[in-house]
Amino acid sequence: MKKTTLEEKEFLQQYDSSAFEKPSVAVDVLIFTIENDTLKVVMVERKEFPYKGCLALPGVFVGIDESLEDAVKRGVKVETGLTDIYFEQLYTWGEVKRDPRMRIISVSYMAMVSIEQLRAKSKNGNISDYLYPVEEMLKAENELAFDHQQIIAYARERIKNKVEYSDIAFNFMPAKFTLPGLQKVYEILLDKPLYKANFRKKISPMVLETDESTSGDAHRPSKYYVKNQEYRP
Amino acid sequence: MKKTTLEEKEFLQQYDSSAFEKPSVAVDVLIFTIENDTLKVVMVERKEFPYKGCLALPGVFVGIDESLEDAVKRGVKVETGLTDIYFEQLYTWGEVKRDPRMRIISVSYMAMVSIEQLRAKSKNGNISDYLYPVEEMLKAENELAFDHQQIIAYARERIKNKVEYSDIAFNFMPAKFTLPGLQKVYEILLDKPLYKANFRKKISPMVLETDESTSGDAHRPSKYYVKNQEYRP
DNA sequence: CAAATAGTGTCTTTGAGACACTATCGT
DNA sequence: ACGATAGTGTCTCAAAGACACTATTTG
Repeated sequence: MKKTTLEEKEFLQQYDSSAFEKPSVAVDVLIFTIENDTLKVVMVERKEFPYKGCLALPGVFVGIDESLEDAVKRGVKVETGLTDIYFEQLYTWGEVKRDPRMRIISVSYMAMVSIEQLRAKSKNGNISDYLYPVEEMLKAENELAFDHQQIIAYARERIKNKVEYSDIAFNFMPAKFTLPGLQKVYEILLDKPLYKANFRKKISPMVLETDESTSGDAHRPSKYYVKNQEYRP
Repeated sequence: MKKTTLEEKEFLQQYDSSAFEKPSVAVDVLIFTIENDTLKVVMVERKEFPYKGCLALPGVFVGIDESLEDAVKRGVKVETGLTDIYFEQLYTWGEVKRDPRMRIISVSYMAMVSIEQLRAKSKNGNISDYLYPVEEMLKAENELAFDHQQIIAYARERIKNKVEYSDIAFNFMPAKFTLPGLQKVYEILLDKPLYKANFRKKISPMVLETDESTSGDAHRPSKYYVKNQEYRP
């Protein structure tokens, strides 16, 4: 890793003399998106023991010279091809038996991305094949790998909370969007209907009107908006 | 750790054949209390390289057969003698160079405890010697070990936020307390003065009146209250 | 003009904030 | 009685919630 001084060496000898075995550290990533008015998460089917055939969150081991965030970026890139997407740390899971093979401590991260971005980058293989409805994944009868159901449940709650007081919902939107579209996303994330007028009052400082509108629909056109980058929650 | 099946063995050989070196995992604990109307945190002076002489958060390495929470309990017990105190996970710090000696990923936890509890258990050695004012620790000119100033700053923000919508403030209180006393704690945690009448309206569902009062003071006595265990935030 | 969705005006309810008042102790 | 702190009543104001109305498109 780096050059070693004398004092350091003492410590390292003392510590590394493997009186202890070290746990492994992985990052598990929950890549959320909204497809067909449904909140979905990227999952992969396990091909090996344990939980063979079960769905699991994508994860990677953290390299010795790699930060947690770099590991997340690597994982996201491998899974989706995307490079610059929003993510945040969720929670660190450290029960001893969470993986039956060996001791693995998992630092979980939530990523959020629009379905448009996700589709644009997934060249070979349809990304939709890896998208699973979150509410399905949370059903008790659905056996997921490891403690991943618990992790998804935790993330689902965090999303519900943060949508209320932050602007994370915008991560699910394309650059230009309509307010009815944005409202629908809020409703999906919060899992409850909202009043149009109240919703618009609340999010008005977060958005900027453009001069474009929808067209072709058999009803009044809807203005396109972009996110107001000035806005701070 | 456990008996190993054939399939597992393959995985373990593959993974453990130390193509990779593993990071170490530690938990760092922020033990908060309020002493003399000041928010304080338990810190220890480092006796060795690196950051020799600097203050550091107490931490322990996570054992291979020890959950993160068990490691926290062990750390808290060593540092304070206390066993059943409130704590919650804060954040996991994984920058590669955060410790110059070696790669250490630190899972930080916040613990909160009343000064009365802290004093009761600390038999040998005065616990006050390890209590440092949080606001002092956050001053730019104060050099703390590793990224511990950043961790404290993060925790300080989290406390400010959570005090508003949870009941964490009660962890700093003894079993019986007065409302003026509780208000003072809220004011310290939020770092701003509160209106008496409004404060009482807000916390009234969280507390239960007892039939005891303060006495001996040259002013109207104050009722003692206990926490309402029914209350859910 | 009918159906459908976009968009606005406004009344009600709720809770935070501010402040003034009353209550009860010791001296 | 007075100083000091405990405890309460109530007005104001801003935000959330509920609902009714108007606006603009296509067929």
